[in-house]
Amino acid sequence: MLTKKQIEYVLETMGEMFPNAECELTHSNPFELTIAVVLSAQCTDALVNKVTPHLFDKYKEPEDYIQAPLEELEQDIRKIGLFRSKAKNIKKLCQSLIEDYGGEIPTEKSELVKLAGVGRKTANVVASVAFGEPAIAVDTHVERVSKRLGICKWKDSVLEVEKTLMRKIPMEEWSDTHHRMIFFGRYHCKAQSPQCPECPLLEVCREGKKRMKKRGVVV
DNA sequence: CTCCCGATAT
DNA sequence: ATATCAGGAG
Repeated sequence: MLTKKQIEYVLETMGEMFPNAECELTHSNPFELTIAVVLSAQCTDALVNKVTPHLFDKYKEPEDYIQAPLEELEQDIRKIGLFRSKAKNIKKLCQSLIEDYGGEIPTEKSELVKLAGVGRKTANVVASVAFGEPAIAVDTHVERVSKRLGICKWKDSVLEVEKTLMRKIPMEEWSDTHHRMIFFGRYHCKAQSPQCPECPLLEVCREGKKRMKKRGVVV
């Protein structure tokens, strides 16, 4: 496991690698962001961004999603995959926005998770990106990077990863850390082909050193 | 734990 | 051609 000092170094290095890391989902208000994050479940942000320009042009308010026939909404988001469940969730989500939240996205995580299609990860993204709340959304990238580096244990659940990160990282750095780890995971420490040989974190990375050894490279 | 599903990397 | 990617609901 990495020490606090090592984690500091890791975050600093990621910051140097990706100084402009931020949410990559196209959106112009909390409502659009929420829809985009719901769509992004089990799907890349890049793909979501291909669908949302048309979607946000056509559906401005919760009412617009409610009024559209389900089949039409499904077709509008079909490229995303899992489109039937997501279309249903979005309709439900908009319904409760109107009924329970005055048509606005709630700012509290505890309220966000009550919305259809919004789980812990999505709630954290919305709270953090839309409302500036300190949060670390543990998506697949954050989880993979944390585990490969040795910030947490391999068998930790997503929730345990989140708790560990919150424990080991000062709160004012949660938001930046979250985005840096996502960029690091998405563009460098990739799921299929991690760029270990060129990684500036190789010397502190548990998994990286193991992979190098496997290939007979001395690090 | 299984189902939901299309896009993209290999 | 097919393995892998990417969260939440039931």
